[in-house]
Amino acid sequence: MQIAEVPAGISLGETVGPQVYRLLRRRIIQAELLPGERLSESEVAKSLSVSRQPVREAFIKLSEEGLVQVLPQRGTFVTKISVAAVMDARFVREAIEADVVREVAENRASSAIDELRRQIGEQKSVPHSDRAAFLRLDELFHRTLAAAAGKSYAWNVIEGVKAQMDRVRFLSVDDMHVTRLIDQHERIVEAIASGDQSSAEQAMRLHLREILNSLPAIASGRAELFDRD
Amino acid sequence: MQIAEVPAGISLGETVGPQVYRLLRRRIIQAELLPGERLSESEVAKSLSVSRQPVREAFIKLSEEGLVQVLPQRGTFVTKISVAAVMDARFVREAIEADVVREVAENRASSAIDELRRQIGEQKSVPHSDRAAFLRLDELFHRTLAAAAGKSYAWNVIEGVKAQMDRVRFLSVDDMHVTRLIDQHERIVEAIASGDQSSAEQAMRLHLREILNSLPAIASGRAELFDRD
DNA sequence: TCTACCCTACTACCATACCAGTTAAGCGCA
DNA sequence: TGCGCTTAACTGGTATGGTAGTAGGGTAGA
Repeated sequence: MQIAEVPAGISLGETVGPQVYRLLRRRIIQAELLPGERLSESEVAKSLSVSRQPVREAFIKLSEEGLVQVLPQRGTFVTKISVAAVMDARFVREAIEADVVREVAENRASSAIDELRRQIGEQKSVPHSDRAAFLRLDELFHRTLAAAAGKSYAWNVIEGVKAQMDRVRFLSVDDMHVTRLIDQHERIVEAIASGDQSSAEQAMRLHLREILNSLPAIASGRAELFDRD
Repeated sequence: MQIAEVPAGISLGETVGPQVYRLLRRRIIQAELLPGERLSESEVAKSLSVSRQPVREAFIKLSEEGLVQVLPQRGTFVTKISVAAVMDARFVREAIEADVVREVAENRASSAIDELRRQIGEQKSVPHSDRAAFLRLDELFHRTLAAAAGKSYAWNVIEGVKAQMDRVRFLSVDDMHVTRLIDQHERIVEAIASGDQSSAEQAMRLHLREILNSLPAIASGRAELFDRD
C-alpha cells in the first residue's frame, strides 16, 4: 500500500514547505483561490495533513511574491490582482528578456534555434482550447531562450516576478490570442536565426507588451478580482 | 530601563525573522561571516536570544538569495562567492537598470535630476576611505533612479539579486575606484538631463560593468573566499 | 598498524504548545 | 429597538519538543 501521498498531493521525500508553496501558488494563479479570500495557516495545514510550520513558510514566500497579504494577528488574504503590480512585473520582465534575447541572437547557436523551432511546432499542434497546455509551452519557450543565452538564473528571477502576470494571462488567453502569440514567437526566433539583435529585442518587447492589450478589458470585465487602483 | 533590545540588536515591535535575516545578510556581505563557515539554527538563536523558528525563516530567505546553502540534516553553510553567480546577478541588474534609466531620461523630471545631482555632491564630500558610507550612498543613488522612473518595484527585484555583487564590492571598493564611480554617476545624470536615452542607457551599462574590472583580481587575490568555478 | 563498526552528538525538519493581539457575536442595559 | 460592553473564538508569531538522518570519533578486532 502506498502511503507516500496525502489527499491534495504532499509527498514525502521532499520538504513540505516548498510543496505547499507551489500548490497554493498554482491555485491562486488559476483563480481557484479567489482574490480577497481568507487563508488560514491552521485550515490549510489541516486540509493538507501537515503542521502549521511549513504552511507558514509557504505563506511567507507567497507574500514576498505579492500573491497573499499577511496581516499579523488578523489573517492572511489572497491579494486582489493589481494593475499596477502587473505593469511593474511586466516592466522588469521585459527588461530582462530583452537583454536575454539579444544574447541569444549574438550566439546564434543552431541547436538552440532548432529546439525553439521545434517548440513552436508543438505550440501550433496543441488544441487552442487547452489554455493550460499552451501556457506551459509558452513558459518553456521563454525558459529555453534564457538557457540558450546561458542565463538560466535570469529565468529564476523572472519566475519570482511573473506570478502577477500569470494571473492575468490565465484569465485572458483565448483562441485568437494564441495564434497571435505563436506568430510573435516565430518572429523572435527568425530574428535570432538571422543574428539581428535589435530585431530580436524589439520582437520580444512587442511580445511581452501583448498583455497590455488584454489587461484593460479583463480588469473592467472581472473587476471583482482586481484591486481598484 | 530600556529592555526593547537584546545583545546583537533584535528589537521588539517588529517580527523577529526579517530582523535576523537582515542581520545575517549584512554580516555575510561584509565578510564577518566567512564563506564556508557553518551556521547553526540553534547557535544563532541562542546568540540572539530568540527561538530557532525565526532563525530558520531567515536561513530560508538567505538560501533563496544564494548567501547560504542549507543541507537538510547536515548543516547550513555560508556559500563561497561564485564568480558565475556574480556575473549572473550583474546581467540581470544591468538589464533592469538600463530600462530604468531610459525611462528617467524620457521623463526628465527636474526635481529628480536636482536630487540626483545633490546626491552626487554628497558622494564627493564623503571621505573616500569610508567604504560603507559610499556604498550606502551608491545604493541610495540607484534606488532614487528607480523611484524617479516610477519603478520602485524594479529596485525591490534588484535588491534580491544584488547581494552577490555586494559581497565583491565590499572587498573591492577603494579610493581610486570611488572617484571613478562618482564620475560615472555624473555622466548618467547628465545624459538624463539632456534627455538622451541611449547615452543614459550606455552610461549605466558601463557603470554596472565596472565590477568586471575588479572581479578577476579579487577572485584570485582572495581565492579562499571564492568558489572554484 | 589498519580497518570496520558502533555510538554519540549534532543537524534541519516537522509537529505541537503557548502567547499577545484582533475580531465579531451575543448579552445586558437603556 | 438599539447601543455598548464583555467574552470567547481565532489569528499569526514565537517557543519548544520530538524525529530521522548525517558525521565523526573511538573502540574492538584482525
